[in-house]
Amino acid sequence: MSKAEKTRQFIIEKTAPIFNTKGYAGTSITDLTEATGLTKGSIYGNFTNKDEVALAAFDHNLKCMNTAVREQMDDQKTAKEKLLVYVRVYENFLYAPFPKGGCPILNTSTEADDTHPGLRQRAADAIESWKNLLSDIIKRGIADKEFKNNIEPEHIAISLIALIEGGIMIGKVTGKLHYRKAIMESITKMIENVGLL
Amino acid sequence: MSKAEKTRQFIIEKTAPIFNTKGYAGTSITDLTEATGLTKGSIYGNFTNKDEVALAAFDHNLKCMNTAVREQMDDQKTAKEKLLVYVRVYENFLYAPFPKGGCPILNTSTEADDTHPGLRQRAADAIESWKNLLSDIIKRGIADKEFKNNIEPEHIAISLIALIEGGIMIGKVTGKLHYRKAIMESITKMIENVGLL
DNA sequence: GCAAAAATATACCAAACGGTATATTTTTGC
DNA sequence: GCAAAAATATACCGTTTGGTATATTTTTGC
Repeated sequence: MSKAEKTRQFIIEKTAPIFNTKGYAGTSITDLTEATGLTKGSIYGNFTNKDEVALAAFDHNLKCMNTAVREQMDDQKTAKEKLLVYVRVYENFLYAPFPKGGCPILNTSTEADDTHPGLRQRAADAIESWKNLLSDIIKRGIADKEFKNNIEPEHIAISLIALIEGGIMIGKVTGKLHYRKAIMESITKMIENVGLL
Repeated sequence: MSKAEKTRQFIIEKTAPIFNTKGYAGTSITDLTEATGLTKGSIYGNFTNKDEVALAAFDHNLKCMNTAVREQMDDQKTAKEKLLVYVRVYENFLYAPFPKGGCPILNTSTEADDTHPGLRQRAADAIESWKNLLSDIIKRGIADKEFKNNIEPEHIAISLIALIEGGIMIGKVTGKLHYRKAIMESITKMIENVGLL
């Protein structure tokens, strides 16, 4: 790992939380230099422009989030238990290693959908692969006779994501713990309903 | 209605869609003058600063959205039918009179939760009163023996909102019709499950 | 219709914006 | 350890930012 590669990674790690809290439009180059302690020259020596930093930051935040989930998911054996990992992770999503600023998919989607095609695509792709991950878990659950077979894995997967993301949004903006708790209960129920043979 | 009041309303109506698509940080005063055809002097003669326009724009977008829902809701008689109005409205949320840029609660929540206390509070209040509206409908449904009475109206209400908002986010950023359709199906199911006596 | 008041336009401000050219320092490979 | 190359810092660019002071126009109440 060369010096430049290390610096690039350093910039990404230091600025990713800023992009995730203040958004793309709300983050200035000065924010980046202050967060890193580096100068503009150093930032622009490692990235061609603000866009490239933002895209790399999104990727980093997404990876960070996925790591948090997959780590716990690998510990689970049944499909149902794997799905329920999201309840635990998102119930405590304010704590590390969840990205500061909340879910980057949610934040990036709502800011970029009408304004920034590059970021919009990244967020859309993230949802797509998340849906595929959940679909595969549900399909395996069906194959293992854990779930009934008259369900549509993709429908349940995308609805679960909607419920989780909506829950994060509501929990964060209202700050009300019992809202998040109520929604997490609904997620649990939705998962348990899949399991009803 | 004085000339100033008319101009103020005119500014709000013309700029509300911009704040809802580009966000608070992404919208400049020049955007406002271009959208209205007015000058800075006129904008600042009717509002003290950008914040005040943004707050008024949010209120307007929210009202616009609520009007769209309540109009259709008044036509319905049963609690279940009233809840199902959301499925119809949000299934077609790309069309008028839904605010351009999507759900202002979703957009404002995700941008403002960490950055703009005034807008954050507005979004949180909107969710609170939306939850109360749904709660009341569900409670009336219970009183009318339409719904079973061993349910928690507030839990269902807030979860419905989460599912709707998550659905809007996913539908808009991915642009995939079948995703929105699948989620709307889940909302329908959630509402119908409330009704199971 | 006319003066006072209110609303709007013009012209300007300092600060911050994203970005770049160049100078200086620090890695790198030999 | 030394020169070439790469990485970082400095100093600057024109533009845009949110906001204001003041001039001009337009409403308003009589």
